[in-house]
Amino acid sequence: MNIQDVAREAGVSVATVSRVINHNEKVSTNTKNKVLKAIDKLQYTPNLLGRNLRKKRTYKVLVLVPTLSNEFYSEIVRGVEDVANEENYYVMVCSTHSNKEKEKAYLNMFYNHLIDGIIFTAPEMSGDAMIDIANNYPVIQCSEYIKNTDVSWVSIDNHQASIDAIQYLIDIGHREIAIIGSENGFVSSIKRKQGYLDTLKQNNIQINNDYIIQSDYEFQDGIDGCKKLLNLSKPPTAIFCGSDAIAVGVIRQLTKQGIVVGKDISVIGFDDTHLAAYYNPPITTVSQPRYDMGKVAMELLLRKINNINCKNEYITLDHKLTIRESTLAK
Amino acid sequence: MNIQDVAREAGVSVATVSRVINHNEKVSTNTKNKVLKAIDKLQYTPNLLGRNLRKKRTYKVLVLVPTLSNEFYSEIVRGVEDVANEENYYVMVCSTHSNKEKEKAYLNMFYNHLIDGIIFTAPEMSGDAMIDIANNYPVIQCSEYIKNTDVSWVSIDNHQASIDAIQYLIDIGHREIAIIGSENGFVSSIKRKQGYLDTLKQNNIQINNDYIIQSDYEFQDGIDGCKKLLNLSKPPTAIFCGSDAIAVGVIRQLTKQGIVVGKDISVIGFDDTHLAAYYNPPITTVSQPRYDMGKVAMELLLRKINNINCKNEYITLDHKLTIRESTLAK
DNA sequence: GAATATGATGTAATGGATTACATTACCTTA
DNA sequence: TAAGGTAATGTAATCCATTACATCATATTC
Repeated sequence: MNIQDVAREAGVSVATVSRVINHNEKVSTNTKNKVLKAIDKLQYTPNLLGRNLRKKRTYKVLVLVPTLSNEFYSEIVRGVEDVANEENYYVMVCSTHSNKEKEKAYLNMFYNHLIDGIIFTAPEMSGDAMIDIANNYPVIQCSEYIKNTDVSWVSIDNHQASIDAIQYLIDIGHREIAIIGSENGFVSSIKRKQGYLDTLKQNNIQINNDYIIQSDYEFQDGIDGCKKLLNLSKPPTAIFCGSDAIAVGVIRQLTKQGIVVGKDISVIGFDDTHLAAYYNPPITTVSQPRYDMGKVAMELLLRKINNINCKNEYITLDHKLTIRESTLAK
Repeated sequence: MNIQDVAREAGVSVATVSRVINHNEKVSTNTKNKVLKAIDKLQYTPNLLGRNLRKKRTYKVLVLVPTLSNEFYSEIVRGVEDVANEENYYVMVCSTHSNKEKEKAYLNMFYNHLIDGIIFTAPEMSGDAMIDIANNYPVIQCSEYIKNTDVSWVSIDNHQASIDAIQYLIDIGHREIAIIGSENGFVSSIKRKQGYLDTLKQNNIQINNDYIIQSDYEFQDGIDGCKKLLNLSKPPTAIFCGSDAIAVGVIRQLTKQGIVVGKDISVIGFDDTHLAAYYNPPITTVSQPRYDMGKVAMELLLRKINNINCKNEYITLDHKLTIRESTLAK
């Protein structure tokens, strides 16, 4: 059942039916009613494959996330969806599993005309590859982005966020402060490490390289990192973690070894997921405006889709330190 | 740049190019090479909108989840993806936010020829609506399903899983056992409640309606439910929760009130997400074979897609009780 | 060597919608 | 009333790939 059938039923041409469906051009009330009646009678719904082929638009965008099971990304997606639905766009969420090859495979959707744009939340490709894609297709980076690459992004000021967290730890009396989750390939981790270093220097605290643990952002990284720190002759009194998951791993390990978090030691997470709020003890963390980041990213993407030559934008949204029970004055 | 251009470049007809791309029919080696060379030179990738329109297939399936931020669903999706990719299908994950209207909106993708099938992980619609959809389009239910509805599903035996959990609690010495997360609309909750009731009866334990807390599967439900239970004149000594999130809420609340989980009281969760493994204390929980559920669901769906009249199947996979520190002998 | 089968390739219809352009009917205006 | 404008609608091209059917050349069989 197609537009022809509707045209026949209504006794008009397909062009007229199309005009009614897309309610853009003038159609007399009488004809319009005939068409609407036919559509209703036949329970017609347009085949969007036909429409999309002709319009060279798919009204679909892809959001690439490293993993679906992290609330951090799902909130970004919610923001994207809310803007997208407003404009009749479908949102496809796909996971790269932090795998370069998988990410690359999804780029085929551009070449195959299956999507109109992509929002990357944690791009794996090289800067050159990103620039190349961005030159040919509408893309936006959201949260993580590739450094020194002139492709639109939406994020927070990770450097300042780190400064805020470390300064807070110093203010409540800590001087032996460790950081877990630095230099894992994400810009965020590099900027946070820099903020950590800058704040210690600012406060005349000697930098101890044993306190700087390079790792990913997962639970197990927290456990492993924590073990390393506890094996030091002089373990830190505070640990700043690159994600809430790391913080959870850290606290789990500390508790296992009989160390009371929020009393013997302070721990700070990052992202403010439910995990942080409901953990035992609740975790002090840096809140990111994830929903808004998603919204803004989709707005930028829509602009790019509608005019591919529009200029790149770099947008920084506000973060905030949310203090809970995992940190306490020494 | 399209198939015409390739045909021109290679000096053959579009039919031949199509044959080479789809490598099904016989093409001479010589011609094939000419075409492949042209494809390579022009960097041609087929426009799948054209192909899909002609083939009346989209090679896309939708997985509808209530929320993206639950690892339970993301593991199912991983199983679906692994099977789907094998067969060159794209997987779209979309969240209904447990909203009937949103779910309904996604059904339009069938009418609009944008997808070939749907896997529901927590259907919101009525049984009649589900039957109607299933009669016209390929759909599978995975994990949650609508009761008394003859539409294929993949799940675990929730009744038996509940029996296993409760019997374990009784075996380690508990008799005052509460359940949080019953009758929230999901079949799973109803079956688990029944398993709970049956096991108590089986062990000659009087049923106390105050111990049965109806709720959703979220963190806050655990907190609220726990508060109710603690207000009773005789609070339970063990709590069986419908999800790990509930268990987390419960443990958080117990800890807040100074009750030591695993010593003063036992708590069991459901699903075996990372949450359970990494929580403080680690949570005893019922493991579901989420990844396999996803795989099987996609296999069933592919069968339906390839032959719409194939019969419905109801597949039960094995669960298992994973014992951790949140439960201890009384 | 004629008849037939087979392999390789081309031509044109097809899927379903949008839309440039054409046509018709009617209305204004000088 | 002729010329020109406009509103409403239709015709046919178009988007891109697949595929039924047609054609031709070569191989096989009797």
